Amino acid sequence: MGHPIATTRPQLKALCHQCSLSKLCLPLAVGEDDIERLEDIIKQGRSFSRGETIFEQSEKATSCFAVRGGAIKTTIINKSGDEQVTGFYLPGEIMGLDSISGNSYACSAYALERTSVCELPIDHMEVLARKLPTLQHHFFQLMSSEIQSSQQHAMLLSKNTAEERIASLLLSLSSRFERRRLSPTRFNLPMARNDIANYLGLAVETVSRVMTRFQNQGLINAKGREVELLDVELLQEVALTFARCKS
Amino acid sequence: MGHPIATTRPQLKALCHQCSLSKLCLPLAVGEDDIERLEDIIKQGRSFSRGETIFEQSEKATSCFAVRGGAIKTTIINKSGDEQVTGFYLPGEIMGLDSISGNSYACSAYALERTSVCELPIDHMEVLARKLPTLQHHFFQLMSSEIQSSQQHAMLLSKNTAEERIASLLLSLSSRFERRRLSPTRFNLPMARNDIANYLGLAVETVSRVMTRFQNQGLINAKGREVELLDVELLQEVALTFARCKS
DNA sequence: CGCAATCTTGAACACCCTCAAGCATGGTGG
DNA sequence: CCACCATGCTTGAGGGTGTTCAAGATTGCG
Repeated sequence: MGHPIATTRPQLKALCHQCSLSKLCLPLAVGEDDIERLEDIIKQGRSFSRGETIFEQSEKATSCFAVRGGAIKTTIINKSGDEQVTGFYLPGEIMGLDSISGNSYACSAYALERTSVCELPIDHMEVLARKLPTLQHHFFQLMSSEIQSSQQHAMLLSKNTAEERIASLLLSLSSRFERRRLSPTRFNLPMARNDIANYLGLAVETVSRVMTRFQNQGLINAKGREVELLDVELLQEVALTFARCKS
Repeated sequence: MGHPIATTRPQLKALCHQCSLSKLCLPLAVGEDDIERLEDIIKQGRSFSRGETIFEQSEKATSCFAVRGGAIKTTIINKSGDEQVTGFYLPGEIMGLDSISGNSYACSAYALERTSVCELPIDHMEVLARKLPTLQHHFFQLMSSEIQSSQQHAMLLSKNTAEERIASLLLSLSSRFERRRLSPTRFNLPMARNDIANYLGLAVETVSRVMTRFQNQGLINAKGREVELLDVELLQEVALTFARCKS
């Protein structure tokens, strides 16, 4: 209900050059001189509280979004009516690249906690990309890696056991926290068990069971959404399939 | 062994304007006037026989490929060493968009039958895309839909039963044959059961069993790689989950 | 013709799901 | 402030779908 776009604050011009995430979000994409032209286009300052909708599937797609703070999940509703979580997006990451084709958003996006984003209007970005070769290149790169990670995810779902999937997710989150200079071994999960289960193609109960199993094996320390990775090496082993060694 | 690029024929300049697939491959992307500039860049005429490698994972990525004839499978080798089929590509489709980021090919590509492709050098395409807005736009669209289809595939793998997965694949192939004005109900599978199983995250035996089950239910008629879809409507029902109705 | 690869079929087992119930957590209102 | 309820998380038991292992049938190709 209501335009998800028209929220609290007026649309501030972005301040990419002083954003702490600029190195993650648009690394090297734009030279010092051109960054102003980028800032003219990007709208900053949208903020969403937990559970709020950022955009909804099949609504007209106008923008991609860069996550500034918080966390986002994207979901698809398939024809048989059930929801599939297709991704989690953390600060510095760009979301909505799947929606450039076809005019309407290919997925819905929800804030998992208090979240702020920068809005990248697609048509303006395309125009600018033509003028700034490095920006165009960067966009191609971003989209290409989005394809890759989506394929990796498909692979995870098709070949791996519950333990492998969960270990992989924990490690992925870990390295994404590390990129932001946060602790790679101690963090809060931004999403519910339910979302994890859905994203990994498992039942909630299975996620729960595996988490406690990991805990009993001394791999992690988890209480609710707080997680501490105790043995990253072993977790990596688990993620790489030969989890045959049951202690 | 040897450069997969350096094959039989010398590199002919492409003749997109008289290619029967141009409407699928680069629809509306380029105006009449500009198509020459595209033809200057695209190299045509590479041909591969069954089983040959078009490119290999982690080899330096130079080009995307448009399939002219035949069929291609792409695979990823993951860290634990086993192979995952990530996609099948038929004439009119473009392959290798996942390899634009990171310099090296993200997957390997193999000809499933006698196959010919047009080569799209990535760097040249980027330059041209800057000059031709519609081409840039088209590339963004292509990559975006690649993300989408890859997500759809992940969804298929995470939520659906063996029957649903196989029905989906058959229907996907069917509609892709139809686009090319071939029979949507009667065609040859370009890939082995093994590839299907791998692509769908199943065991070969399961694929076999489901195919014969479909046959017994009068949904299809299959003998080896020859397939005839007898009841497309029902197949669609099966693909959409409520396959509870066992006759 | 014969071998190799591919495909099919069968039986037993494993993994994960479903169903069901109990347990924590947190926000709300009395 | 605490009781209360809703929501989310955990734990247990049983059953189903697909895998694995094994063997046989079919196809294709030298």
